[in-house]
Amino acid sequence: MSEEGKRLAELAKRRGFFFPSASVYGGAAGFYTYGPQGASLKRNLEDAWRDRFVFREGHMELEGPDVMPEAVFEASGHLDGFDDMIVECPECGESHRADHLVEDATALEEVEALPLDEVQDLIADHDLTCPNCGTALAGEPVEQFNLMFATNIGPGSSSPGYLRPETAQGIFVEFPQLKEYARNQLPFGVAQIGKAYRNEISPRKSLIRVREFTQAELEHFVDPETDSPDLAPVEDVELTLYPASEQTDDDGEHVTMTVGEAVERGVVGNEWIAYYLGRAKTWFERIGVDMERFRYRQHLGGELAHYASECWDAEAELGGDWVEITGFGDRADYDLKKHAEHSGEDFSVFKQYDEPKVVEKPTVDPEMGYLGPEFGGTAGEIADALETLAEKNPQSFEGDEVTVELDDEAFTVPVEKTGFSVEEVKETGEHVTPQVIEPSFGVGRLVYTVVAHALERDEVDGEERTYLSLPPEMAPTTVGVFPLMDKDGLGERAHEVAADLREAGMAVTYDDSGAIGRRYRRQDEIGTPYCVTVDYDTLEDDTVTVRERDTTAQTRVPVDELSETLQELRDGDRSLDDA
RNA sequence: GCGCUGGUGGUCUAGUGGUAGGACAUGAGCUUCCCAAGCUCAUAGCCCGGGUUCAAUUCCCGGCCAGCGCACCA
Repeated sequence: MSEEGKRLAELAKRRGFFFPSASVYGGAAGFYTYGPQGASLKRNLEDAWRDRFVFREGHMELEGPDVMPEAVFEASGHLDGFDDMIVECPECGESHRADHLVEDATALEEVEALPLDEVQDLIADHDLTCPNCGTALAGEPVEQFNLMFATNIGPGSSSPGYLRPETAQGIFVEFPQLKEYARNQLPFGVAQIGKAYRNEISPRKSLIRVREFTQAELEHFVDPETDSPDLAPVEDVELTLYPASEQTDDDGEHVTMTVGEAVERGVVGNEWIAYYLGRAKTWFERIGVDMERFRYRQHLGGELAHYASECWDAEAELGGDWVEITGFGDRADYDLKKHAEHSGEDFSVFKQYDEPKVVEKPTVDPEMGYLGPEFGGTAGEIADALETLAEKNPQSFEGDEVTVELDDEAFTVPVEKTGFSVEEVKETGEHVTPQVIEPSFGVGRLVYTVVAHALERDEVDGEERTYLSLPPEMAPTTVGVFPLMDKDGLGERAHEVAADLREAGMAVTYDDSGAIGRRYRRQDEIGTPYCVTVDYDTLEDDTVTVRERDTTAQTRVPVDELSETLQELRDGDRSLDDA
């Protein structure tokens, strides 16, 4: 593990940010518990996310269930798509995607859709070998590995359910209801913060790859024809970009430009994605991501998910590696179309025109009294075929007779018996299946990044000091209150000060244990931005010392101005020098 | 999932075929008028299961967990 990773894991456990779950029973790989500091930091982060991506964007928030029925994931493609066929080499032990091996060696496609034993036979038939060591794979079992956790809904196994592998589907499946709440007006956005579950083969690197994690996802539904974002608020935001073209170039490097330039020069193709890259960059900065260790990386063609046309990741540098902390994707209309198809429900929005359009609409009204006796049982089908033909190819009705084909058989009908006519119809609008722009944040990875990027070391009075330079808004505790010594009534006075600050809504810790310096260091390690010390002068003139974490600078503040001063300091409306 | 390395108080670690020592942290007390000071005392540990042995934290096997590499990451 990197030096940073080790220090972080040690601090995170010792101070209560996060640690592996249920370790008294040996634990389970890929599950983490957020301790008191971590839970608080995570919640602050989620609140800041909500503030930025729900409230300030005017979007809606939703909370769906973690368990959903099988049909949802049949439609979304996760049942197949998250399902891998694995074959293991008996010699070297490497695991391989069985379907990929077969596809590479044959002209077959979509091998994934075949049953396991058939794939196993194909491996034997084509004498496929291990790509790693060349050992024959014939006869080796092909096993299914699904990344989704399966469960049963209710007693028995007749109603399979799955823990959702992404929160997004919980929004998509409710679209027909959500569009009502949006009064059928595009564009609108729906956000959700919640757990997602993936039974990863190999969880790694602390909070970075886990089996249960929190996502903060926004699904922004837009009409690609007419909607475009207002780029004005973000056009001057500077972005560090790593476009696909730079990644494939040997001398490729990060490029810096504003959102406006990125759109103008086509570096970011989708304006909505560009908008969110800008908004998110400012937000990442706000929550304490180090912008020297941050970039936006475009997905390469082969990396794109099956539904996506353009995708950018926000990446943070952690212990020497670049780690994805957020994805910005264009899911097009893929998900809504799939759910419409599988459920038979309406996943479109009716968009009314400014002015109704008058269009000429060819229609038929076949004379069944003629078709019936003439064609017998096929009459109904012929009538349907005439209707389809009238819509698609009205010219066919220009002669005396019209011919439709059904199962390679031609049926000819006199036009006068079809009731063909062209009517003027008023169309007031059209049905549109929205495109979806999806910024998807990994909350656990953000927590990890924020702590990693805040981890600092310096020297105070010749002693080494570790502290977390968290933004005050993110810090689990805003202020620590200490009596200089726990006697002569200082403790009592300090308790009063602490109680008043809590009453004012601040996150306060009280500590009277050990030397004052020790107490400062305790708070430093959990990133508490301010400490207040009650001393003998307090008893005389009702002022206290406020000490700032990063600089260790101190200033005296009257007790009756304390909560106001601290809140202004926290919100950045005042600096310690002014106070 | 495979391979390598490892697993000793809350944390970091020393050590051992006869059940363990330190440092830091924590708690109580003394001391101390602003940055991990000092003194006294206290709390607290050999990942789990099986085997070998009179005896296993130590050796062997299996498991679990962690880190790293590979694979995987629609």
